[in-house]
Amino acid sequence: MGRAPCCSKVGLHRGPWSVKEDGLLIQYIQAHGEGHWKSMPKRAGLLRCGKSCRLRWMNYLRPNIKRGNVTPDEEDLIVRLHALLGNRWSLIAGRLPGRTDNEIKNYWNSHLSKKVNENNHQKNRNNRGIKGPKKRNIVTANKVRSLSNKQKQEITNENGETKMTKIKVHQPKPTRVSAVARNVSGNSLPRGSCANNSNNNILEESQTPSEQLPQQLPPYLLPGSTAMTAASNIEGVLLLDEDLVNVSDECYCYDHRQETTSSCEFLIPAKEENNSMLQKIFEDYQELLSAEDGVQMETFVNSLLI
DNA sequence: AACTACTCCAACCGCAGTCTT
DNA sequence: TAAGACTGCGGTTGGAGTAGT
Repeated sequence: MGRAPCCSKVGLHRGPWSVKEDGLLIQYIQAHGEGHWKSMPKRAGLLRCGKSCRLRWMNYLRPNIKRGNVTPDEEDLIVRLHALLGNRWSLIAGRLPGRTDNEIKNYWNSHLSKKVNENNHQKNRNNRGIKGPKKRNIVTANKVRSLSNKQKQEITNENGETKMTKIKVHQPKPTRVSAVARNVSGNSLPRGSCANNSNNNILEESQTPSEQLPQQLPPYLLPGSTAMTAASNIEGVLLLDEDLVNVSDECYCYDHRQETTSSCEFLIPAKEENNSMLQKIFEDYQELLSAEDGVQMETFVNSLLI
């Protein structure tokens, strides 16, 4: 497969965008729309590569982008979606209107990962009956980055082996979810139509007609975003067993009332009784399950993880 | 006030899926 | 069918800003 020429082409601007460049990009997209990123910079009069333009637009200039002030609700949702999906930032961002994958990724790396790690360590300590903080000689990735080259050498032993221990754990690279969508007639829709699409007629590319789910699904029950959305909106019902996530991405459900866990089966509706939307999501989802005998939560969630 | 350590986030990089010819 | 082009994604980095000493 061929690769697009890299941004490092001679003569192109790099680094932070100026107000003028932003203006040119906004002006061009307002007049001609998104897409054709490759040829856009030239036509817009920008000395940038298309990739850079796309990134700037998607992450910063697009209308309706929310910036900063992540609410506790959003934070909670991010944590739960991350437990469900791992580092699939674009999927997570798709469930948080106005938030970009880059912002969520940054927020996770700078705020939430630490918080979650601390919680997990605390849980583990509690489970093992260990009291008080356990000091460990850990150099985090962030700390290392802030060191000078000399300092970095100093934490490398004489054999050139690094002594530092990164606490960051890389999950296996996820398989990309198909960006191609089709309408009920089987005609392909533009890229990006799948995510967040409010068109209820969109079906997943890989589905054969016999596998197609009932049409006119509510948006949050669309293939490709369904299980995730349903799970994320039905607060407290769906959890992932942390260890199993790392091994097999297996899905578990947790019953808050009975405090029991069982595999991939809805047990109760949302704990927030006053949240009618959450209730409705759950009802719709159950309806879907009963309508489609073969459809189980497990395959539903797994369809996102494959 | 000066220096160092650390945090945060915009931007870049490279890979991989999909489209086009 | 193959190869190039395009696009989207997640990981990583650079450097400005802030906190601590």
